Amino acid sequence: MAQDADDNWERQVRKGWLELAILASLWSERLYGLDILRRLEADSDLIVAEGTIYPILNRLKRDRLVDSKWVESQAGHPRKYYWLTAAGRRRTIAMARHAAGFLTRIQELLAPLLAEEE
Amino acid sequence: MAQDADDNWERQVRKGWLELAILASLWSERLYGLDILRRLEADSDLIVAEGTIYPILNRLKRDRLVDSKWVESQAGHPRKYYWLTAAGRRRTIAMARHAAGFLTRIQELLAPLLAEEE
DNA sequence: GGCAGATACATCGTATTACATGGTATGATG
DNA sequence: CATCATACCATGTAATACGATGTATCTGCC
Repeated sequence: MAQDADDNWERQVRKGWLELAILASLWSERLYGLDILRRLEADSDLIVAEGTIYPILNRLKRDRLVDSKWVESQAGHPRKYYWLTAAGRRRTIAMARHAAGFLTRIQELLAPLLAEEE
Repeated sequence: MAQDADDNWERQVRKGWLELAILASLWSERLYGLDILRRLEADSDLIVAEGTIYPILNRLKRDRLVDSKWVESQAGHPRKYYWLTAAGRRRTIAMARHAAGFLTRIQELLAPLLAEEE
């Protein structure tokens, strides 16, 4: 019960950030679905499920923030590569700015509390 | 439509953090419901609706992380004051640690992106 | 004493979300 | 052909924040 609550909290904290995390991971290169998951986990310790990322990618494409193309792979199985559109780059910057402000506020909120224990 | 998406994004970013924000605001003093809203807005620019905070406070009380007591006010209208229990303090620290780690990861993800523009 | 207004707490309904689960399609391997 | 791994996708569920609305209490005013 308490464990459930802990798990639930950790899940809730990540909600809403995945869209930005995915956009940010596409900032400097084209990637395909599963590759985005691996980058996020390797670079940022953000573990994302497959059932999570594809709906988000489809939503981003529907909103014209990313575009995609099927690419045949010599290692078998075609892959769908995604990249940011011009609108996507503008939006990513706007979201990042807003997010950075929010992060700072939360950190200030937590700072006195974390300073108390060592 | 684009404005809706922007508003929606900003809303989504905040989701899940309110529970921690409320606990953190009770770290050093007892407060009643509306007072918590005012503190969060004044100190952290976090605007929280009344319809949001009371369900969260009830949930926190149900989980024994906070306790509460009705107090008669000389300025009229009784108030329900909340404070952290021992379990609540432990949980707040655990959540703050976890959150701080997450914040750092997101900031690292956004750093190269934000550095590019000036 | 009655009545408006402010304060404070509470509840209900809705839209949105992440994610687990299961499924489909492709190509390599023996 | 059968099997296995890779990659993508669709459906259903539980949980969330929040707008709208309602209720109770006390003050101030005439």
